[in-house]
Amino acid sequence: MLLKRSFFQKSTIKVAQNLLGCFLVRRIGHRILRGRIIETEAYVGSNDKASHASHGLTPRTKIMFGEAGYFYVYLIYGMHYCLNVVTEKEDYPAAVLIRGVLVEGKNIKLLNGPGKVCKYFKIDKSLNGGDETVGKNLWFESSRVRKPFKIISAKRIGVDYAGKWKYKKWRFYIC
DNA sequence: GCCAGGATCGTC
DNA sequence: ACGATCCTGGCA
Repeated sequence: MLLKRSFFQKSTIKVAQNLLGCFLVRRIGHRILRGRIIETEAYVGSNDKASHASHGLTPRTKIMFGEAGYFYVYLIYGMHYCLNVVTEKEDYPAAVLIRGVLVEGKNIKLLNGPGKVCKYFKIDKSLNGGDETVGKNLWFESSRVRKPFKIISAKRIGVDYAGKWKYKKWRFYIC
């Protein structure tokens, strides 16, 4: 089932954990891509030095300050896109980064890393600011099964510049 | 306008 | 361990 806006209007840590096991679904014309989310990261508030929102409200980050359930897509290192979904209440900048997806099927594909996820699902800036709850081009679906897995917490990747915030164990993954 | 640096990845 | 490659934010 398509995830509703209320799914994202919660603490970012919880949303990051709850997204594990859910499906990321992409439609390109009549073609459907689907994979199970296995790794996420939480970016929480403008005090979080690891978050783009730590620079305050800028043209780039204004989506993070908006309503939950919207996509935040940005280009990093001039070559890779990263997919996030906005969380919590309006005016509180927070989002969950989709770091890892497992594509099940004839030959299983492991997309370990946000850049690989976006490459496989053909996600670029044209999807930035899109509404997840519309469920048209890109959306999430609940897993329908109960959580048979254990959630592991770990330090976030690539944020060693973030002072004490680099130690926050806001990366979550399942095996 | 200019410039440093980045929520990464593949290759060396 | 390093380079690719371009957008962003900060400063002038």
